[in-house]
Amino acid sequence: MTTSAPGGRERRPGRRGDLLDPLCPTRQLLDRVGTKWTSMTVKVLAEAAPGELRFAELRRRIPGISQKMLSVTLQSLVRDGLVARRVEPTVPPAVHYRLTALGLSLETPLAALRDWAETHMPEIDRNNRLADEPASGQGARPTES
Amino acid sequence: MTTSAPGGRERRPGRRGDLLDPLCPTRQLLDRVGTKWTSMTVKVLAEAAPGELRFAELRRRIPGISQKMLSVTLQSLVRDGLVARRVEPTVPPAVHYRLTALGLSLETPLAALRDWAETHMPEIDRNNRLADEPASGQGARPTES
DNA sequence: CGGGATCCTTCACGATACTG
DNA sequence: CAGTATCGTGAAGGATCCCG
Repeated sequence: MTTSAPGGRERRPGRRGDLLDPLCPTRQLLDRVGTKWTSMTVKVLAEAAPGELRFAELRRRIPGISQKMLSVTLQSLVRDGLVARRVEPTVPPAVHYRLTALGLSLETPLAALRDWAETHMPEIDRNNRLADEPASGQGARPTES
Repeated sequence: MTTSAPGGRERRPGRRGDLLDPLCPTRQLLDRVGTKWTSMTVKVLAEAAPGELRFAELRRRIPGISQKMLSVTLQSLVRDGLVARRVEPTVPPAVHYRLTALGLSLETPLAALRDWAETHMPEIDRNNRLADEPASGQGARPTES
């Protein structure tokens, strides 16, 4: 690591580029949640809660994730206090991860967003396809209000 | 534009790189919502709903956004059918934006996420500061469960 | 007024290789 | 097993200029 933490953007308020992105907590949260693997990781850990999952087990449950991104994502979550890391000092070390209470509380609004996504993303896909092919006649509008 | 739409990632399912990111609607949604200005734009439009806002008015209400990013963000939202665009063909053209019913329905889970952020981000910030300064004695742990 | 077209920088993410 | 280190790429996003 050169200057910043590996898993996040500017974690230091007061360094540089601070006035532009003031203090809006929503943006800070979306910077983490919007990260490609964060929400998936939280979801998988939430499904296993209150149990723990080991690194390899997490990898298996998150299809497509690389070991680097899993590592980076988990470090971010641990830094944020959303995930607790427990190392068993055995000969091949066994590391266990679980959601903290804070992490579990995030699962609720995240699940709401997931629910919305599964309900309405097909409609969004339809709208995008309509926008891509204006070749048809007319009168085919995306679902407006 | 070379190949893809300006405001979005791969909008075409079935092109390439499809097997890795299968069909998970949550990721698709977070790819949009996680985009820097999308959630803020939706929020501002939701506050004005069912009224409309013009381009310059939106810029004023979203501090720090560039006109390019506002343009790109709005185009994405319009493509998705979350925002409706109405052009008044006057001499200096007046363009009005408003949330569609779909966009308004997204506001609900988004507000839940905002609420969580405002409640818990201070704690996350605290946890990050604790992780940055291990210089203190001991016993100061982030708020675990 | 409401953008579009370009240029440029930064960063998220993937692939690969190495370690304790 | 559970990472860390390094390299390279594509895409987000800011700044600037121009246009109808």
